[in-house]
Amino acid sequence: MAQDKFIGELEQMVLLSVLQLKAEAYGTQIRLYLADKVGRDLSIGALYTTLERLEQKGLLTARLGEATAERGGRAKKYFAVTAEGQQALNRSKQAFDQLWQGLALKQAIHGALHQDLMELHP
Amino acid sequence: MAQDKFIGELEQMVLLSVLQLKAEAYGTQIRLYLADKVGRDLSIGALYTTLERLEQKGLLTARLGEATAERGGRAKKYFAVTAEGQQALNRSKQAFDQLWQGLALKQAIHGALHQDLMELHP
DNA sequence: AATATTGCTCTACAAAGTAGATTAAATTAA
DNA sequence: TTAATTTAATCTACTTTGTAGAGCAATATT
Repeated sequence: MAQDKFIGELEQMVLLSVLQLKAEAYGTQIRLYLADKVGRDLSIGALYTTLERLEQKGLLTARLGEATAERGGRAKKYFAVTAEGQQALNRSKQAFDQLWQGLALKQAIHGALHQDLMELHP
Repeated sequence: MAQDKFIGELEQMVLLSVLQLKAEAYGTQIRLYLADKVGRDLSIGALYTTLERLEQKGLLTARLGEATAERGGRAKKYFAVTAEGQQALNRSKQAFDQLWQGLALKQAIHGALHQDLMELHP
């Protein structure tokens, strides 16, 4: 690895989903969450390989759910973000916040202007 | 491609650098910019392959600098972000803003608390 | 036992990220 | 006027991330 400092774009999204889902962070929920929140439709394989790799890197931990749940089906695998995972996220966020500096506003203005123009010339 | 909706993490950074550098957006400057601003040290190859791919995807355009500049060395290749490129960036930003909702604050509080504790127990 | 349900594992491939030696084009020094 | 020097881009080969979906496992229901 070159930098060991930045993580992939999907990896970031998965980590954030796990944080958001807290106690309910397991495969199917994560998949639904990303689809609902940001329209990111992951295949089952795409999700689980990413989870697995995050675990290997020490950015996530996993534990199997209680074997005897009041429902059919296999046990859930719950994930949690480690301190390292949190740090990796923070670094990425800081970097992007920095890189967006001064651009977000322009974008907002541009958007607003565009809307105004559309109202004038629909 | 699965989604055609999200771009890579480095791709985002490079696009943002090009926006920030405006008229001075060419290889060496982009490389310096990312190193200075966010500590991302790219090898030459890493940068140029990314630029090339972004161009192929239509997210960047390139033009060769004037052949006769007042200096030694080869002509610069200047890059600019296309409308598509801007859109791709916006989509990514929206997604991450959404995913960070509610977490950034906690993080800030945690950070502040940590600092306070350090002041109490240095 | 057979079936339904839920959720994870596995295999294989495509796209993005990485490295650095090499080449190119111009300027300056010998 | 050829040999350094400088600046910057191309090329090749490889690693890591992202992607897909069929298949398997474990439990509950009939």
